[in-house]
Amino acid sequence: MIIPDSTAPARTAGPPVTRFAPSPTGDVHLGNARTALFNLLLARRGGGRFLLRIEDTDTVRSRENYRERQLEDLRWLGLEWDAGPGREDERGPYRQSERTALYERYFDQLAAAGAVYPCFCSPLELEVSRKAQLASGRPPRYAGTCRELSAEQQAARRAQGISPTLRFRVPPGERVEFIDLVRGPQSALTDDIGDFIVRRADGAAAFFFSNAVDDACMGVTQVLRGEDHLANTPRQLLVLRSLGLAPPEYGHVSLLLDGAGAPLSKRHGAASVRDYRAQGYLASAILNHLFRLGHSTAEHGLLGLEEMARAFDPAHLGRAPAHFDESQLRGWQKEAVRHLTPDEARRWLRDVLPAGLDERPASAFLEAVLPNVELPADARAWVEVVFGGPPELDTAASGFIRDAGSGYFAAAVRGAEASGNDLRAIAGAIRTATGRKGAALYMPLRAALTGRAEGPELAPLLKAIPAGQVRERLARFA
RNA sequence: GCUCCCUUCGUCUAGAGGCCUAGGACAUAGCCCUCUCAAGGCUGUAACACGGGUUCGAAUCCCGUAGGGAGCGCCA
Repeated sequence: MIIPDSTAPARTAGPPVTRFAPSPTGDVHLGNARTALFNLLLARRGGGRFLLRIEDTDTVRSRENYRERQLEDLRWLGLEWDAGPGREDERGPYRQSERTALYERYFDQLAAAGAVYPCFCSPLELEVSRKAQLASGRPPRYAGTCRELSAEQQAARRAQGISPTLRFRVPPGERVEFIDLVRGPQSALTDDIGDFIVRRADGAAAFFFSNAVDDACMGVTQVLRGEDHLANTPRQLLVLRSLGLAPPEYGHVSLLLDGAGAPLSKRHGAASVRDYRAQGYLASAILNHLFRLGHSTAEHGLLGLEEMARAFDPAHLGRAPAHFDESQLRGWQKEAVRHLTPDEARRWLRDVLPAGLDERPASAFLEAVLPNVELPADARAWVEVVFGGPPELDTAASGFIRDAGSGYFAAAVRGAEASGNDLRAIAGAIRTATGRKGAALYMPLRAALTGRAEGPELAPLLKAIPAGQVRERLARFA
């Protein structure tokens, strides 16, 4: 028997409904963020809705504070959901821990159809069985111990106080087929799938079940998710079919790898959105990099969410795993910093700007320095140079100053006193006194003012340095 | 172990049998611009994992090999 192509029906006629469904067991990492982004984009480009659903059925691992952190990270990225936590609607609630009544109804329905059966096997028994199968070179699958238990046998086990799990009875000898949004036609044999648990002993719904049921009940039309779900999709299709629910279209994007080729999701710490945020990376830099990871587009510059939505094309999702590349991220970061408005820049750097700095000097500073800043740490160094005392000279700077001589700086001081912080005036005074031009004219100035041989353009930099400081820095070499 | 997925420049990718002398972006190198750095402009280096087929013709189709990944959980 063949399960009809799940992509054909009229369900796809309306606007798309997509979702991101994290479980609150850790911080959002780059792989998750990309999945969320793709789903949001898919919805937006079709004028549809993007849902956020919290998959917190595992009460042991789920943590309230992770949930809050995840919401915060998503919001920080700008990935706002149309419905979900804090934005409930008639399809909710959007936390699986609050959907148990709904699950119960569907469990009953499955039971009535004979599609599930109680399983009394203990975790230990199951593990032993798995190991034995593996050892003898067979795939580890549920042995079917409780599959054909009689009512009496079931009653006996219950009498022993064993609370059973609920297993889905996978029909033998079928081929499950579906069309993957990114990988094309897929098929699997049900004989390769063991009976799986849809309800745990504690009564909680298991992933294969709750995830699929919720997608169907929430009207989700397309699911873009990690490739790790590809091989399990047939189970969800089976569950949905037994329930008479329409499955969404599934598309499986490849996993994100780190530079060493290891899956990002298996790493800890460094790959989380929070960490990059803490380092000072901008949301738009991260988004733009993720947008191109495993996805190709003709658009080249820094894109906003709207533009990404227009340019997003699921047909251009790659099948091969993509490597997250820090140097690419830095490239986007550079772009993102250049696109910052003055207000955004000030907010971005509020922790490194001197406390209580007025708006005018702050603007002057940012205008001068921002083109040379990638991360807040870079700006911090320039804060020192601009607002600190006379800077220490590095060797290159000392060389320029020695070469210029005291007459040069005497002229510079005169120029500064006459004009304030005007580069043209200062340079003019020096030129008149020394006849210097080009690098010979400007580099000693830069060296005396900043202590180094490279940095932002001098004219705006001069405007940013307090006037008294300019004279003082020049005068010490006169 | 079994099943499934994947493999084009350093990285992300375009490519659906002739348009490929394999294109673009980022990174990188050189030059120009320039007070330096950055930006910008120009130019360059750089890839179809391997082996067999099929075909007049293959990056594109088939088979195999190698390598990577996933799934087979009372995790999601």
